[in-house]
Amino acid sequence: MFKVVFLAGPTAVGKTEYAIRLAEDLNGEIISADSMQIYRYMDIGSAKPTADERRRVKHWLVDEIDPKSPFNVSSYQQLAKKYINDVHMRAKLPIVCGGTGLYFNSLLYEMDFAAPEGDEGYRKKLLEKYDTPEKLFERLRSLDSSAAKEDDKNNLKRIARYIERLEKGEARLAGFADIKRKNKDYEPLFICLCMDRKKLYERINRRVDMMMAAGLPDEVKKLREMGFKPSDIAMKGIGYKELMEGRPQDEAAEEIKKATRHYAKRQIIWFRRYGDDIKYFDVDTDGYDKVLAWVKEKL
RNA sequence: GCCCAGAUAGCUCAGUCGGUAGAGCAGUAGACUGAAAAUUUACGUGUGGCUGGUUCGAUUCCGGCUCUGGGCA
Repeated sequence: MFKVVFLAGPTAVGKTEYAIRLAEDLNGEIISADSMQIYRYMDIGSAKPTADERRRVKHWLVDEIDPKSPFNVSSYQQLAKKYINDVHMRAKLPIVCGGTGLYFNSLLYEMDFAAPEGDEGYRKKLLEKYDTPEKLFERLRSLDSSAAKEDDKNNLKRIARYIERLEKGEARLAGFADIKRKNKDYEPLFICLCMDRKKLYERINRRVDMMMAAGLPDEVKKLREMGFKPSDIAMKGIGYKELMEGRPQDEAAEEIKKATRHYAKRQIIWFRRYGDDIKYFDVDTDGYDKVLAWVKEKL
């Protein structure tokens, strides 16, 4: 069991900068927990650390996957665990930094992705067989009533996946009762950066304008020329999907701002679930020095 | 100056044959085990522009005023 810094927070709050400074001050390396920065060619829209920043501190899991190749939490978990161990073995401090909540879960908890891998064809057939949300939901209830939660009644994607797992042999779905079984490999120093909501939303709006000015439309154009289509999963990323649709730039920019604000809000809500396991720092009222001091104290 | 249309939730608008009003978006709170920047659940009271009149009762009908579009001069 060794110490690992986990640095979370909503998009645009300033995680990248804090992570880099921590890595410099504490002899660390950064393992990204970001589902978009992991893809190559998607630089501006995913707000990747700059080449200069990556020269200052070694980053893992940034720019590592081709947007064409399939990637998911399970793959992330494998790779991230490997890198965390590598960094630790070299006597450096692993700093996991990003905004993808599920990826954090895959490291913080004993999430087991062993058995049935997702089979899109299988799920498609389920959706044909149970062709209304009600029927699909009923099927899930008959297999595992505790898994059939009201919040998911119209969440076809998720219900289909749950049914798939149950039909393929899982007696009941893990993850409802025992998701809180903590991973014993690491002792997490879990930080969440926060900021006044209004300020964050304004920051997001400004950042989107900067991305547009920095050439996001061209980046998307290149991706299209490389053969990527709106249906590709990596192209569902905010900023990419809106521009892939080919709408006027100013209109797309507004949509991107809105989607990013919604995303930030979902992240904030996600991180709340960790309760007392997470230490909050307000970037405006606390600042970097308090974060550094807190980590030093815990190390 | 005249004519027409409009003025209702933060925004765009609907509706009420007269019984004080509801959608979408925005916003807020949640859910979350192979797409997760994904997917999904819940939450809607506002001086109905102002002011007179008719009426048991007006946001609704009538008059005046103000403002905003558009047209004519």
